[in-house]
Amino acid sequence: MTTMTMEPRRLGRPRDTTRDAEILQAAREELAERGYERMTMAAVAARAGAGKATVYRRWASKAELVIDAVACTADAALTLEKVPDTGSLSGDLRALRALKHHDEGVWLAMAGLVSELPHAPELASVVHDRLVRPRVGLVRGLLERAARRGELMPGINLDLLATVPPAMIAYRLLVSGEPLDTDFLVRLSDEIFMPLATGVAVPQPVG
Amino acid sequence: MTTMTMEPRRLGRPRDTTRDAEILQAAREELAERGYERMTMAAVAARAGAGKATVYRRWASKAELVIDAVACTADAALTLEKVPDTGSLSGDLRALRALKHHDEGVWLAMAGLVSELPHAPELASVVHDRLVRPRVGLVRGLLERAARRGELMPGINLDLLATVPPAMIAYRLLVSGEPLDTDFLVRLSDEIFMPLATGVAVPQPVG
DNA sequence: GAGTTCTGGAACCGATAAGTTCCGTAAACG
DNA sequence: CGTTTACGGAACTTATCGGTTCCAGAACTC
Repeated sequence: MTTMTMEPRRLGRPRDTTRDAEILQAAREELAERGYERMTMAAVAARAGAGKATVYRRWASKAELVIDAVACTADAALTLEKVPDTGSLSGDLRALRALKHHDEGVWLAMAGLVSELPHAPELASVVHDRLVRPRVGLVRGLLERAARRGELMPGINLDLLATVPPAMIAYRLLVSGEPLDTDFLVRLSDEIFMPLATGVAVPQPVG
Repeated sequence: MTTMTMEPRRLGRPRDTTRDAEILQAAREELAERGYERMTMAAVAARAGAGKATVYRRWASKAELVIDAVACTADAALTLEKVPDTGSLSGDLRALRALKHHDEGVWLAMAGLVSELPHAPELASVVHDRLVRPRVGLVRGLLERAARRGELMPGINLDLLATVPPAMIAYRLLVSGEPLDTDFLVRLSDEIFMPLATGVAVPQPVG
């Protein structure tokens, strides 16, 4: 961090700091709708009801704006604390699903960034730290809860297992293009994740 | 298909049909290296040792060239027949891994297209039919082999299960950016896919 | 009020790339 | 041969977009 110098009360009209968040939000929306390359600074400014000059006074380039827009997504992020401890892994997953609808937009923004990641290391780093890792970490946190309860199959590797739900969700949204409906999320839990974590095959529903 | 009229032997120098495949191959390579938006027609032509006019005489636009380039990837695709029936699912997966190194480029091309899919339905359809479905279908074919041998847990849903390996591979290459090394592929088989398919937890390696 | 900085909006600049045209040459026809 | 079409290569047109600059007005300090 920089040294905490109190700003010496600049001259002239003060910058309207409320615009920052509105511009970042507009950037995220344009990003999710159009992707990095198709998103234009003019469209971001227009969506925020701002002029391009106002945007460029805050961020030096499109790349920096996008990096910041991604970096500031954290406020809306799910954290482990927000998922109640229901006493069982399957219960926790059900609780997580109930909160999950806040999350789809993040993966849509991901879709617009995937093609960019190999060519923009700094962006890749931010995406990884703020979008990917928190989601894998959340799953891992639930697994560790379950481990403390003794629900997990002994000797299982949590790192690989924790990537399974994010991978399945990303695949569905980015590659196969299908919606993230409840049916899919339930089956992801019941048929894939729970059996892997506990080593116990869940009885299949009778047709 | 169009009516099979024999071409009435056009006047002038005949078109060099060997250039078609070379241009498509150049397009695939540029696509994998740069992604859809960064790929330029000039670069494709140069890589194929051709002029832009030669490219545009064959394809009316960049979009059509890319669609065709993806559609013609099938020749190099793995098919179920190429994976020997080793008598067990885990053996088949080992055999598949031995062939797999032909396949990474396809997912890299995917990475360059992901951001484009929501805005180009025709491209999305071709990508789905030629890249995604064959790979899911291959896994599904191996599962059906295993089912005939009685290796599978009864009542399991093959459709969802068959998407797990493609999803994990896509996630690793597109999202997390890690390499598709042997260690990962082995653990994907042993710790994720086999337990899910057979319902039998594989003993973990002793540390 | 004078001076300064911010605001949205619009005009502007420069680069990049899709797509077209033209060149000189090569390869087919009659 | 002459005509026609394809070839690689380069010049060209056109449109878009990142980024800058200017404007008239607003909001602040002194």
